[in-house]
Amino acid sequence: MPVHLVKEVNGVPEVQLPSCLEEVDFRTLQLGCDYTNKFIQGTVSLIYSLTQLGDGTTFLKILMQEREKFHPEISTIHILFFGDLAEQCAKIVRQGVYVKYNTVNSEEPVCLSVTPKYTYTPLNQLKHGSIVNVYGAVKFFKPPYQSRGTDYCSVVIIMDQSNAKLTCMLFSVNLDTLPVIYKIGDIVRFHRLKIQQYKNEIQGVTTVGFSSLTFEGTLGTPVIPRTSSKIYTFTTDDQKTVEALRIWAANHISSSGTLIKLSDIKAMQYFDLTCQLVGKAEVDGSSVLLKVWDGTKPPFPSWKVLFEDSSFEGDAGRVTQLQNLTIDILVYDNHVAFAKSLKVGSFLRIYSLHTKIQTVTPKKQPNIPHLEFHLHGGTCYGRGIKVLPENNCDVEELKRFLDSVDLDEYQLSKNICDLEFDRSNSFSPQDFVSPCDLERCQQLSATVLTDHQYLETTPLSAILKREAPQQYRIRAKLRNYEPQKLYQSVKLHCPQCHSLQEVPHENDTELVLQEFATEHPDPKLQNTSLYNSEVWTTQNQQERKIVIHFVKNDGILQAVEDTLILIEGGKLSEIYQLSKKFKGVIPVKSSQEDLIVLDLTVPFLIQGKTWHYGCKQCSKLKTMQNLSSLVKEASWTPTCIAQALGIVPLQYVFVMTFILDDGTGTLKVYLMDHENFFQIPASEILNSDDLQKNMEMIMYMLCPPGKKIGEYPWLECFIKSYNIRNEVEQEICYRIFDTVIAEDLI
DNA sequence: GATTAGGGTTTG
Repeated sequence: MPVHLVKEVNGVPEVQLPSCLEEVDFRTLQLGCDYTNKFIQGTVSLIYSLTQLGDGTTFLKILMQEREKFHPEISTIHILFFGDLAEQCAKIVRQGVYVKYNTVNSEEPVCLSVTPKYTYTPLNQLKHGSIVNVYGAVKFFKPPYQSRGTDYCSVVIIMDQSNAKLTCMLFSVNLDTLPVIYKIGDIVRFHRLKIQQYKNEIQGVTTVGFSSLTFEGTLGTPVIPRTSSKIYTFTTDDQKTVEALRIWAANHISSSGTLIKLSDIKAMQYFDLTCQLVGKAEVDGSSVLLKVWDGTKPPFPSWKVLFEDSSFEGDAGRVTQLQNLTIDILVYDNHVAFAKSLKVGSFLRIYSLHTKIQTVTPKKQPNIPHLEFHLHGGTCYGRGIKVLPENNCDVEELKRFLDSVDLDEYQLSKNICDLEFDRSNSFSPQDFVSPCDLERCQQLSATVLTDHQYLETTPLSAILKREAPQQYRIRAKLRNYEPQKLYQSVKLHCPQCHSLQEVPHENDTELVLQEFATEHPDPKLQNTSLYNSEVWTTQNQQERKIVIHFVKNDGILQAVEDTLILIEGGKLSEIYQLSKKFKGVIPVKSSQEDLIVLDLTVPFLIQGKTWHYGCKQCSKLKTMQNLSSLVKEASWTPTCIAQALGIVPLQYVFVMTFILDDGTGTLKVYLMDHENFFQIPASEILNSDDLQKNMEMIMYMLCPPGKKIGEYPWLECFIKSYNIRNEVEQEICYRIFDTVIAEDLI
């Protein structure tokens, strides 16, 4: 027998190697030497196909890589097998197999192939050009999808205890060989991953013989590998590695916010939904409708997508039974084919599902907000669908939950069960008032008091008769409010002189910036102890010059995201782009002594999406070198920056008037709120569609159009009365305070 | 044998 297979368990051969054998390392091998009774060991990194030489002798060539622990550099040798030995070795030797090989010059050479013993490289020690085995916790993944080439593709980013990240590009003609990842935090083991360089970073790529195991990342669940491979090694060491990674991932990889129940969704967002498919229908060539549920009721009814009855697949009775709990998802483009193949009743996870609230509905349909659900085309953000197996721990939990749902609770009325399953009726007003909604409207307040709960409720009629100043607790309904266009309610308020002003329009800001852009930056004011400066010249724009001053922290430049920059001559769009990358941007201009802020009609600081303005009347401007007082703490908060620059910052506030009615009388009440009342920061709403939609939704709940005032929710509020004296007369005004919108409405 | 894609900019 020329070939001898020795099984090895946890590094100990079951058959003892002959004691006469002596190990030699690769680099001591020399031509012409006798290596009888010597052996080498290493990992098979490549196997060529078994072929025949011209004389008919069978021939096998393999590439063997020395164990890295002995030599930091990788050294490989070719090993050539002939005849029977070649044939037998071809059967035994697999890539990644760890081989002890009794070297040449023996009449009956012995190839001792032991069961694979894999070494795993920590992710911070990967070397460009090597083929490695790695473990990692999934930080991001794209479920496998058909690439434009010949293969399926899955992008997986993993991390391990070294805190290093590795982006892996996994390709395979066979879907089964790609890792079966269900969610962030899952643990993967990759064998034979090639490490290569791309854009100054290393990445892992599948190579011949790639294989993977995936484990549930949830602590305490059984460690069972998900794999299509019938043969794989899994030792107690592997078990320990997975368990250690689970603990690490639980503390270092956040998956919160992605897995959300339908009852928790907020207007306009992306999330991963675990659900059961109740029905599906082809809508048109580029989209498929999926009707799904997760046992919870969304805060607003789902839109109802129209489709041909003939294209519907599912149990119509079941759909009717669950109609208040199911949502309609439109699935587009590259996801369509897979969506069509889904079986009704199966459990799905839909990644990066987009929901948005629509308050404007098509003609002839009641103007009632509803939620749209889209799975857009493409694979950005891991968009896609995966079928979860019945034994998946999340599915098991979902099944238990679905079984426990009391469907009667969600029925509109007894009559609804008698209604025909009518899909042509896209909206019906009853859909939107379930008994529990009504109850809530009638019993509870849509607002919550944050203090003074000892006060008793005073009727509005009584308040109207009294002198100011006073404080009252009231219970009333919102009959009307102004402005109706909510963005018009955002103003700038000076806490010092109490003036209110409009938020400058973008176009005006752009004009002011353009005016200053024509001024010349002073080279004398560049590169000081406070900042390093760079001059950029724009192309094709009459060589416009932009100077960026990077503020240092104690003489040292910080990471981009921690750095405050000063900009001379930037356009609005450029400042906007820079504000996304840097900690903050201050538009400045050169003056005689130092850089100074521009006119206060433009923001003195842009941080992310928030534009900070200063009060023209109250500010006493100081120059940029005054920022050096903040440098040591690097406390680039708007308040600190404003203070250092002598600016009194303006506060963004919602200013609205509410007409409140409690049946005894009506009262005009002002709301001036920074972020407490709506739990939405006034400073961010102008730059956020999501927040605007959220606020629209809240106002819709408080003052639902098309309903009688009896159906409006009650608001419990604190108000204070105060006197306003103008030239002619004295007037009593009222203002809401210490009141917030109830959390379940937000 | 190379290609595929290479997260971060989602939107019917």
